[in-house]
Amino acid sequence: MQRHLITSAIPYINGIKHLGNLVGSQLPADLYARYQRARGNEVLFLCATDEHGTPAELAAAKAGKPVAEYCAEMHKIQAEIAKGFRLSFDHFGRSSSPQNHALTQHFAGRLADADLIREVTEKQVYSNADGRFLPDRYIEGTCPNCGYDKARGDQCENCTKQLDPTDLIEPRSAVSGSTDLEVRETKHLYLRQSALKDDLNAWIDSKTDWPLLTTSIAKKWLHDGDGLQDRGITRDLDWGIPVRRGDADWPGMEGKVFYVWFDAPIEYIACAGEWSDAHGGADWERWWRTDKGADDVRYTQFMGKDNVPFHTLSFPATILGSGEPWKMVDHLKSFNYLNYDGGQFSTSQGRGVFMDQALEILPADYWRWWLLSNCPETSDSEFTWELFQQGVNKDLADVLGNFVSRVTKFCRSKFGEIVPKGGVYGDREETLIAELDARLTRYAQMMDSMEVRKSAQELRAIWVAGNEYLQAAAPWATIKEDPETAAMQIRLGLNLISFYATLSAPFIPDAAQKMNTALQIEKAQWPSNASDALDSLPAGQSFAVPENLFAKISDEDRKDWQDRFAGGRA
RNA sequence: GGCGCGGUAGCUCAGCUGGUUAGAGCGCUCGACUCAUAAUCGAGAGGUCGGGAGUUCAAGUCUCCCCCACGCCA
Repeated sequence: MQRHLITSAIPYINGIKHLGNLVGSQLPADLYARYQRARGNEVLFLCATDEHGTPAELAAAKAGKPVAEYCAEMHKIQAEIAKGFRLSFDHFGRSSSPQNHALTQHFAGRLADADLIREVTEKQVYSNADGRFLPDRYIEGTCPNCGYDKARGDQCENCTKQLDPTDLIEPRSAVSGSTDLEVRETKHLYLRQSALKDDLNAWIDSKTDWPLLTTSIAKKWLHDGDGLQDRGITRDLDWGIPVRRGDADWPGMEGKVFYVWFDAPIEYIACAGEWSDAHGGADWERWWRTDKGADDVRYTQFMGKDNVPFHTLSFPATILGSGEPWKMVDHLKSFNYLNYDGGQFSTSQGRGVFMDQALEILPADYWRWWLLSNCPETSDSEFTWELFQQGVNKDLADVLGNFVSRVTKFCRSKFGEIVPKGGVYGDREETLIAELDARLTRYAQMMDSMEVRKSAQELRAIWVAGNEYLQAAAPWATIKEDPETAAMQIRLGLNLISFYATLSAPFIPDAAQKMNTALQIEKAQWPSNASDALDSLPAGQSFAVPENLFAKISDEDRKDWQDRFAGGRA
């Protein structure tokens, strides 16, 4: 039995994510986790919310709530929606957890001990009215270049000129609008990533099976310009993990917190601790410490391409620098972007379909199937309502749903709701079994290697094979001359439904459950071969004709949704 | 401006280290069937692989130049 540690990039706390976010990490991660469990492997699948940083503070302020309260509420909402999409996390944690506080401080202490942290004094704008330092982009003012009055401290959006906050004319706080600003000196910690450049390079070179997208991004950051830069890992904020050196105070760093990008990936580890605490103290270190049983774990991360640098460089630098035997990622599966109707999905502009809205319209399986079978694997891909409608109607309703319908209903009318006895497999059945064996093997290969689209393609072909068989065998004609053979044919059809349920479950868990329930299958076993799988339903066992598994999306619905989601989010 | 990823049938996309008539699904046309969610099955039409030059016995697949779209960065 293999052991799989699987993590999805952790979604930021300040709102509900859109379908592009979903298909870029959580959904494919769930597909893989469900598949590995179905194969009988031991899986720990973790995800969490990423809760620290200025955007969370501002979102909380906008909602008129203390940031801790806001984050707790949003975490609950995101967890609820994840459940709605059937994301099967073993634990959905929080980067603000006590476990992550302790672990982040621990890592910082280890890095300091290894002389991989240096202190840097820099100048930063302080807002007296807000009582806080302001990140550059939260300072607004008039652009000295073009006169635009909403230029930000890092850049003018109007003329795109790169700015320093002190360049702005009449600078003001974007948080409160106050002009009572001053420049103060402040001290920050930098992680000396540059010192780890060779180690990181060697580590990445050892990953020959990573997607081109992943390694090319990592290499670029590693070698571009002056090479890998040291990175500030602290901020002057209230909301975050207080800077401490392990268990000890860090003189001169009082009142500061770690930068969100330092503590967020550490939450992957801390989350296992949260999982353990939530499950009666299960041993989590056997998943994360190679000196405590994790040496046989295969660790796979899923994320969008924008997260790749942090996962290939910053986080590994933290782990390597600690000098401790933490499990490092084995395979890193990254995704491109899903576009919405010719443009980008955008959280800030409310463009596209958001996870809560999607579930209001249709059940999870519809989205899971379409998003996974069209996921942006090798290049950006496109969501349009026409493509979505076509894909769902054809694959789910016409090919799979209708297959289940025609087999069960034909059986009910000719033999009753019982798996019919009699007849033996002939050439046509053997041919089908041979085809399904080949496809089953290929499907497993594709799923093992996380080739999501190709897996979906293969699964679809497996569904189609059932319709081809039925069309050729024509039990509705056979039964007139040879009822025994017709019984065998329809029994095979029923077995195919069970076969489909098992293979399809990682993609469409709810529909798979309905199929199994209809056939009175309690616990599905992953088929070792098609021959046995298609001979597994005991003749004489009763079943129930299920409701249609999938309704078609009508043109009216499609147009309706097209209009409804054309503008920004209400 | 620099860098990155792409530009393959009407649409969405496959095509590893160059090798017979360039593939899939959808859509479209025609035919078959009638058990089923007017579903299914079969057949067919559709591409000078963004443009140009080069390397090679042989290039969608390598090299160079150009054009276009998108993304990131300064």
